[in-house]
Amino acid sequence: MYKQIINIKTQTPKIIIRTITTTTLTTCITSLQTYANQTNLTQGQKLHSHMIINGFLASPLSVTSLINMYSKCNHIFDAYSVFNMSNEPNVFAYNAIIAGFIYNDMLKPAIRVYEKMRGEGVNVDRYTVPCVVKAFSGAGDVFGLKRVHGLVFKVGVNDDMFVGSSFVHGYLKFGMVEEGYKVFEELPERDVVLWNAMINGYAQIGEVDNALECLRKLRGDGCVMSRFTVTGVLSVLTLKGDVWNGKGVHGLVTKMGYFSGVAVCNALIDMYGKCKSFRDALDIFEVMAVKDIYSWNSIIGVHQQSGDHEGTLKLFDRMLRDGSFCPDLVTVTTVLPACSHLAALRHGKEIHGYMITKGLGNHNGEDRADDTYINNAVMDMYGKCGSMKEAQLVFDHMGGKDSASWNIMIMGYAMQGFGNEALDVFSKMCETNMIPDEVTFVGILSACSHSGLVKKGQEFLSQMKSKYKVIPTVEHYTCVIDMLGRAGLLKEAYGLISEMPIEANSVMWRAFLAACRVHGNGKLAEIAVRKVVELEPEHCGSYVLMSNVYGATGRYEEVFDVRDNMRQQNVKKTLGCSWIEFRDGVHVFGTGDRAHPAEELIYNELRSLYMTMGLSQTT
DNA sequence: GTAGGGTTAG
Repeated sequence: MYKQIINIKTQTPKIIIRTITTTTLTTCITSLQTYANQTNLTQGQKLHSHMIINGFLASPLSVTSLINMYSKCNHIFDAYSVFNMSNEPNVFAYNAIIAGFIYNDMLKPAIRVYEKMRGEGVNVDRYTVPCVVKAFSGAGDVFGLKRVHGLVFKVGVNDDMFVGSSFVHGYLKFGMVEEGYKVFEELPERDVVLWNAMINGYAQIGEVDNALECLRKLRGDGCVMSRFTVTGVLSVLTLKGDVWNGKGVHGLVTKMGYFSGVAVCNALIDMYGKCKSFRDALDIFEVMAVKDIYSWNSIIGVHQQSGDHEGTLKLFDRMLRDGSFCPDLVTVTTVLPACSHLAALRHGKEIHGYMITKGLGNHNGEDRADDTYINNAVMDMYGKCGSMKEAQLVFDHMGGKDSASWNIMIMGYAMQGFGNEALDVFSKMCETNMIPDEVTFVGILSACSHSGLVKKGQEFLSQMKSKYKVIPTVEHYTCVIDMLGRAGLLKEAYGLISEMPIEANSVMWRAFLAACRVHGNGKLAEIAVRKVVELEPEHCGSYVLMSNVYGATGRYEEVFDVRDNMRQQNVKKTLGCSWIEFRDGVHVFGTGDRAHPAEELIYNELRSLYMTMGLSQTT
């Protein structure tokens, strides 16, 4: 039928006017609905030009259909210009453009149009409400949501299932369980969508038991589960770490044929990943027929969670090379910590470069929490990779700094040994009225520790509570113990451990022990090492330390005792490991490891270094 | 002609 219409274009205008009838108009509209998907834009545009030529645009029906067609083809600006050109748009046109903006992830414009609609006195109906609710809840505007809810009773659409489920979803998203439940209770029936809104809503705010209770009731009601139910249930099981029932759902998914749903598979990948069943997650990813950006992001997340940072970077490269999916904010946030862990500066820089070209993390002027978060991750990466200059550049240029941004800079400078720079950042942080928190002081105290600023460090520790209202934790004391120990003030450090109001942990004793060994205090070292073993008997390093301490003071009998003890308790020494980023990738070396292809060259170089340093070779 | 419920990072 539409072929006939398109052929009209080649005929003369006179014939067209005679040919166009109401039937043709209806056909145009029907065809527009067919073309309202992302692949048929050209056909839709052809119809649009016909409608212009033949004066169809006066029809409110065509306006709505065109808006819908352009929206679903992701040409929202064309949809909006059709809307703007129409004369006094009716409720259909308003609903279509609001829905269009939401379809294209533009929530704020959707809200603006809705407000215009109210201002113009166009009546809101049961189609308008679910869209607007979605926009308000998506934009985090709880007051907007409540205003619409008031309106719903006035308009008399409070019994509508679409309206009701959108509010259930909206309220639960804000953690307003009572309000959500009230809407749920007052609805005339309970369909699968409503149940899903309850299950997913509870899942999102972590109310696992309520979500599972809804699942039971849904089945008790004789409702048939849908794909949406499956993803909701999977996210609950993921939260519970319940891989056993997760496997059950996996079986059900296969049986019901839901496996063809991308989101269902993505949720399965996520569930297996978070439950540490990495093999199962990888298997699903490989056999999935259709993948989307979630699938990639999820599988990258699986590698990141399994601690396989190299694998994470390799997958990111695969994603870039493959070209089917553009890494987005989530991808970058997942991959950057892998660079930080590996101190893989080159990869980190590449990702940062990619972000700049794609405008990720930079929505000029719009204060987005996501932008702050991602820029913090970039700064952290540069800091951990030792490039404070770059970290500082990102910091200077980013808008919307939060306390984490300041803390990352302080910690970055501290770790690289730039104590005074760290303290400068701290002063500026206080000048901008940003309130320092626990993390800030961990940074400040490590800065003092790494740069030997003993007096300053002691001052900060005493001012923390009185001046900044932050109560020192074991981490803060550990920094100070470390600081005193490095400066050789062993007695002061020991005194602080005895006097402080909290119990010392193994990390603290370990830091103290290291200082005792460096400064050659065997007596205090013995006290420390006993504490370390007492607090962490399962940690292999404790025994190694103990035998080293006894060895250093010449007490070889004790050394044998410790080694014997280790054998009896079946404690094995885990291998030390280091890595370096060089040209084509990250190279990992274990203790005594001879697996590297350039092993001979490396060990020759090592031997000559030992010679230069006047040391005998020990490895 | 217009509408509700889903999965990924921290």
